[in-house]
Amino acid sequence: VQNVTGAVGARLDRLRSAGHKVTTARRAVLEVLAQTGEHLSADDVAERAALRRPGIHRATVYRALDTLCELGVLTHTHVGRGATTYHLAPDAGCGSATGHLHAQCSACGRIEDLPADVLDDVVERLRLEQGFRLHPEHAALLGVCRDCAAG
Amino acid sequence: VQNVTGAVGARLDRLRSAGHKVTTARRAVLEVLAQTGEHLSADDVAERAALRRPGIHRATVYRALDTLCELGVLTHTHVGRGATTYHLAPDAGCGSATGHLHAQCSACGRIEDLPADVLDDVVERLRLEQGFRLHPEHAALLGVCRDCAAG
DNA sequence: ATGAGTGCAAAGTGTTTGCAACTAT
DNA sequence: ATAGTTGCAAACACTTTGCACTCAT
Repeated sequence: VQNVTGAVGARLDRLRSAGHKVTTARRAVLEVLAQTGEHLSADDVAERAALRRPGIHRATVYRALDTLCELGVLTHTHVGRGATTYHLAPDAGCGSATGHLHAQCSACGRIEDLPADVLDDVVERLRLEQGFRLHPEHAALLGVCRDCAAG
Repeated sequence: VQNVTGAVGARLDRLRSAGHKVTTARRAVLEVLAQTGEHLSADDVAERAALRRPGIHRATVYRALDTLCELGVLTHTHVGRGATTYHLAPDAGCGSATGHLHAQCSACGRIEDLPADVLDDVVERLRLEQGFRLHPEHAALLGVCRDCAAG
């Protein structure tokens, strides 16, 4: 799939130009994330990356995710209960990934995407009233999803 | 301090009337939380409870916190990075604790209280648009606090 | 007396780290 | 050549659990 290749390539370039090495481990991690629409934990990524690059170590995946996040080509979201999830950063240059917020259902654990703008007013208010720079994508909100509320 | 005693007493009553036993461990946990204005992790609580009831075990504190949360006399908040924090539930009957949301600074780790109403509009919007019942107190938001942004 | 609660030790997640061997540049 | 990366094993922080014993009721 061309989109995927492009998204990965652009991000690998960014790695290289930041003075990092392009390794098969990092490539595998990026490919995994470029190919899924899901929210993957580091362990999920490790598992899938191992299909492409047998023998890849969990610690390596954690380190790769870390580096890629620092470079801004990936983002991570902390979810209340459970592991941090990773995705491609919604980088203008690379396309493919779209910005959004996350909400987790405390009942079933599923993570839902929310429109990117739902917290815009809150960001503004906190900035003005408390001088707090809110990063609303960085932590998942918690609640109960429609299905669990109904069921 | 009378407020503290009252808040603890009312909550112990609730334990009893729910068919649970009132133990020194549970009393100690409630006292610790009634006495502080801070956001305490289970370990913090355990440490302080040990001053009142030497020998109290961490696992017991975790279990006590769990039970008390289920009864609704305590609440807990998941913070992106680090341990869950606990506080007295802002129960009308007991006074003393006030409802509020939490935001954590990703730089210094400190947790700030936010006005309880900052997410009211968001709660409403998500309920209407996605059928998602948001519990905004249940997860801390992340961002950078005024001090860290300035410094 | 009896079942809920406790202490303990052990395991279970999710994540990080020190170090020696390796590899992309 | 050499600095950045990797694998491994071990440790880490936070939390849960199985079991025998104890205590509030």
